[in-house]
Amino acid sequence: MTARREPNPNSESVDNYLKAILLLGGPEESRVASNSLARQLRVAPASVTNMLQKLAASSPPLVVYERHRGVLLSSMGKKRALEVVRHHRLIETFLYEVLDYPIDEVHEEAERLEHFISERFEERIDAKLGHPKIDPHGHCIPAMDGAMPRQNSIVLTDAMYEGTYVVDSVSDRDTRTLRLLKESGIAPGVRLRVRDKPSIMSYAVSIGRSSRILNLQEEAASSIRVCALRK
Amino acid sequence: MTARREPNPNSESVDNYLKAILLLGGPEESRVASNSLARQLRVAPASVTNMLQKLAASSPPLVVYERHRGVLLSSMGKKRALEVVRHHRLIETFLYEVLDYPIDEVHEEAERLEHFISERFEERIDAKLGHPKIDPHGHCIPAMDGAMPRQNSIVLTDAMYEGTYVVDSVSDRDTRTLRLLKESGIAPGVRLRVRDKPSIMSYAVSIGRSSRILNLQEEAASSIRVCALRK
DNA sequence: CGGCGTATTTAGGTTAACCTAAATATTAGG
DNA sequence: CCTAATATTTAGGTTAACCTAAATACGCCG
Repeated sequence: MTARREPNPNSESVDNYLKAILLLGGPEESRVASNSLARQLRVAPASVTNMLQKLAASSPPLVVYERHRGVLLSSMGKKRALEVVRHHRLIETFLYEVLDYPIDEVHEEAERLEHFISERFEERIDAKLGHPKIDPHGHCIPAMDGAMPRQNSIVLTDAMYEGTYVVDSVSDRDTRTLRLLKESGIAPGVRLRVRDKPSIMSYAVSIGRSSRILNLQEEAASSIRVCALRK
Repeated sequence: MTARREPNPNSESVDNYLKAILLLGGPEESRVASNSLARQLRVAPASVTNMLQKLAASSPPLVVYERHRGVLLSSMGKKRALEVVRHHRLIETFLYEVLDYPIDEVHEEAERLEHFISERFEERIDAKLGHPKIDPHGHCIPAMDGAMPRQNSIVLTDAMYEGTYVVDSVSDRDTRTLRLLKESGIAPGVRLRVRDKPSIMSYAVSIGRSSRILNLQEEAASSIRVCALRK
């Protein structure tokens, strides 16, 4: 008779897989390939296959998975993924607003803590912050029931035409880029005028009311989402 | 050529062993037996032996260990253990003071989070709380350099004689006891008069200025530390 | 001082999450 | 429609932290 401790379905690793599937599936929640998961999670493709088989076999299943055809979140998986995203974004907001973290340090800390806070902790920081709807990067915070308003912003690199936009959000993936954007004064809510596209990898913009022209590299531009300013 | 990821010496498990050795070694930092570690950590004795061998073999060694003769913390091990205790107690204070946790819920949350917060997080909550010296249970918070004042309180069950005391601290190990003490109004700083010892397992005390007599069971009394009130 | 009970260690096994290398399935181009 | 490139899976191995059962050391008591 083997002791058989209940396998822990709430592990950090499982959370990260679910979060990655949510992210890569995009708003249409399309199938996600093992390969892109492997890249996202910096893990060997074989490890992904293994984990997906486990997630699909658990009860209740956390993903829907057919070999060679990619993976989808089940309703349970989606629920958990959104919970983790909610944790992440609440923690980021908390670190920024209450603990005065610099904007470029909140992501890393939240990435660790998101897996370990209790429901009570979540509820308390949510209350303390006045039930915020967006985090300091401009990303919306899923409601407790998982509801999340549809996103109508576009990535700056897709804003082909010259024109005026408002920054909706910035990606929190890369600390260096985040620091650059902070120094340039680019943050959610800031007005951004696209002036020119001097080269294939570069975008000329001006920020706020300033007439100074700033050259954004592909890397930076692709981490900014904007909404067209209808005037 | 095996990939050989650097073995992680900062794991949750290692932290817990170090913390347990610190606790069980007491103020004299005496040798700790595998068996008592096993009981404290709710783990099989064989697992303890294994871990101690690993901790002693790591570089720098975290413990000093000779088989059959118990274990001591090395200076590195003690440093880390105190760091974890500092984390734990700062987090408890933070949950209590800033997030309005009920006193009996802070321990469990701190027990999880203590392993995962960064130096920055530690520094920020410490600052936010005004560099507190004691946590909400009355336990002192080790300084950043590990310094911790010597404890001169005694356990209530050792306060043989009738007399007046001031509550120094309460143990946070058992949630139920903690709730009981809260309801009785027993908290650090409260005056406590020992009236009588009606039976081997029971202590009659009165609390604050009240003349009402309360009967504390062994369980509760042993979780209270007091200082004699010199008058 | 020798034996016995307890404490401790050794030996061998499990599980989760990763890995590499080899096998196989899918898809896209000629 | 077949093949080559790519994506995915299978097979087999590693590590950390646990486990049980069996062997061994310690220390106390008669």
